[in-house]
Amino acid sequence: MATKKKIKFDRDTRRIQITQAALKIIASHGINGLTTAAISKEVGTSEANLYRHFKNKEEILYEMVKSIDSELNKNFENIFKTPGTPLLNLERVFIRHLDYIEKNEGIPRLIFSDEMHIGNVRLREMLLNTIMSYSEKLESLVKEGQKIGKIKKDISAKAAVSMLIGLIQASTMRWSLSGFSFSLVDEGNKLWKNYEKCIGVQ
Amino acid sequence: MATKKKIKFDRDTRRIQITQAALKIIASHGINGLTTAAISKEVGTSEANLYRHFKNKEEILYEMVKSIDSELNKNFENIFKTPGTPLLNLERVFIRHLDYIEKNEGIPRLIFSDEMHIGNVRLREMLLNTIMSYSEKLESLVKEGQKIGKIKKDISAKAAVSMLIGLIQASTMRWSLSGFSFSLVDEGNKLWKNYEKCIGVQ
DNA sequence: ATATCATGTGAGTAAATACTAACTTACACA
DNA sequence: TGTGTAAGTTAGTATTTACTCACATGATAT
Repeated sequence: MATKKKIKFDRDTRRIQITQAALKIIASHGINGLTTAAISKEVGTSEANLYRHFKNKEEILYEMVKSIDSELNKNFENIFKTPGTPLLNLERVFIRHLDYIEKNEGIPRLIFSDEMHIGNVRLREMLLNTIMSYSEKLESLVKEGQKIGKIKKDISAKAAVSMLIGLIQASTMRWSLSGFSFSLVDEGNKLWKNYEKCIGVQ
Repeated sequence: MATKKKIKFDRDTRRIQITQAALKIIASHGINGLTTAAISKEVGTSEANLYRHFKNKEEILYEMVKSIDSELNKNFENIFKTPGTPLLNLERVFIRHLDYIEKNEGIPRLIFSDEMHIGNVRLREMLLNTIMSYSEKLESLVKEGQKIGKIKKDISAKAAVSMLIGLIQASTMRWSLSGFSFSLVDEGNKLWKNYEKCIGVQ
């Protein structure tokens, strides 16, 4: 009787497997469905083994936020690989952001979850930080647009960015409540045209 | 030894006490802190007694959403008690909405919670419904403003409303992540001025 | 006064949860 | 080939959770 030899994965591999499994679980069962039992089952290992790679459950969430942060930054940087005006670049960020969410339904659930907003100061501050620094990047795009006279100068860059991020959040909310029943990116394209008319110089 | 006689409350009173206690708990301890133990303690009764007035915990959430719905509608209707232009009325709804959230920190936590988005179709649809019908009311205000030439005609009313609700959501998110450290209404007043410049006819 | 019924309670339960202890196995390298 | 160690497992545990049951009591109408 040939008993199957089980391969072992190294720490880094397992950590990635675990966070990816976690995101998948949140997408389908919400943050409440994110139990150590569910994660280990999804990864195909034992609960106890999770603790070989993460100190506790909180560390898993922490790692997830870190990866979201780096993904958003990557998205932002990629935009400059092809030339474009500030307004075009802003549009690209907006659409890419929606595309990223659409492909990772767990993200909005994680972002809005209790775990991020209550109790755990470290997680909360990390997320706030991510959002703030992302906003600043968008603000610099808006200011560029204002400088070259393509975006209205009499509105504050901060407000313009709040409106854009607000559009993302409002769409995502309806998208989630509707059971992911429409395409976020399609919705975003329609919204962008209107947003552009609002902040653009006529 | 005079043993205190405990008064009994009728069903309606208790249901209100319970939902209000629940909202208070969510505000301070998040939706995860909303346990039957916590609610009964806050109300000053036994856990078992909760079940005399509500079928289960889900029914409590259901009642809370109902009350949010009616509060939003009340806010909206009150706006017309003093005369005003469509644009002024839109501003009033916006600020009142923020004021309502600011006074009820539990609401955003409830709205964004797993309980509203996952599993329970009845709750999810109810909330979606609330948001949709609220949006439609705002849309009618925008359309009025467009008709009398105070709001740009070349942007869709739907998009204008998405932007406004988005502003509420984005501000609320930062407000929550910052530990409720600034005034939502103050923030709203600043944002409104910019929003007005965006959608208004110059 | 007393019967009736809604309101209230203490004690409990089964299920789920994050995490641990003690033991085992694959693998890298001397 | 043997050894140290990181990775893996099984079988737990203490706690928390929503909810129930049998019993108790206050209000109300006759």
